[in-house]
Amino acid sequence: MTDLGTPLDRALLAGPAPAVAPQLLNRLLVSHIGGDLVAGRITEVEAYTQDDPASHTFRGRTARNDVMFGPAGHLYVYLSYGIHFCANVVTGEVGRGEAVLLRALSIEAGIEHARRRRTGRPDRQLADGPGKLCAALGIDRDHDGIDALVPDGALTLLDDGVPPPDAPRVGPRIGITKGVDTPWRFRI
DNA sequence: AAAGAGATGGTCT
DNA sequence: GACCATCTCTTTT
Repeated sequence: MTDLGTPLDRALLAGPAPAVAPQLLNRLLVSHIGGDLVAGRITEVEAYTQDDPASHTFRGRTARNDVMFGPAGHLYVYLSYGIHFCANVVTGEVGRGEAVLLRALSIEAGIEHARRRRTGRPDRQLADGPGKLCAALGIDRDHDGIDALVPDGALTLLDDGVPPPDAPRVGPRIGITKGVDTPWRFRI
């Protein structure tokens, strides 16, 4: 059991992704994958909604994006560019097809395991990108669809008492070719 | 410090 | 068969 905090309330995540995204900043993502505990504080996120040309759900429901249409608080994990995994927290009402991409973490616990998974990287670069944070925490396609709001799960989103920032940095999203002007990227 | 290109595989047209 | 919600290494300023 982690004494790091309590799982986030599902109702908090049931709102629209652009409203939920800044609420995820400063929360902890805890991994128990492979028997090792690694915890990171979320420092950067991006929102994706169904009527958003940059979203995987823009063209409707498919086998890959099915999880995004399910309950808030589950994780949508996919393979990016054939190489890296990216992890999202599903938000909104069931059937809406939206989520928040986790873009960066600062490692707060279990850093030795993160270093082992990211050998040769300085600590600052262990989880400063969506593919890097999945590598540091051991996240892969096995974790697509899991509920991140149950205690003692493989991956859990926790509130440890640190509030989200009053005024996060806001700007356009990164690495996309459509919807490039929508300011749905939030960071500390 | 910035810019460019290759790696690599699943998903969708 | 094209297109990516990326990362890393190499080359150039």
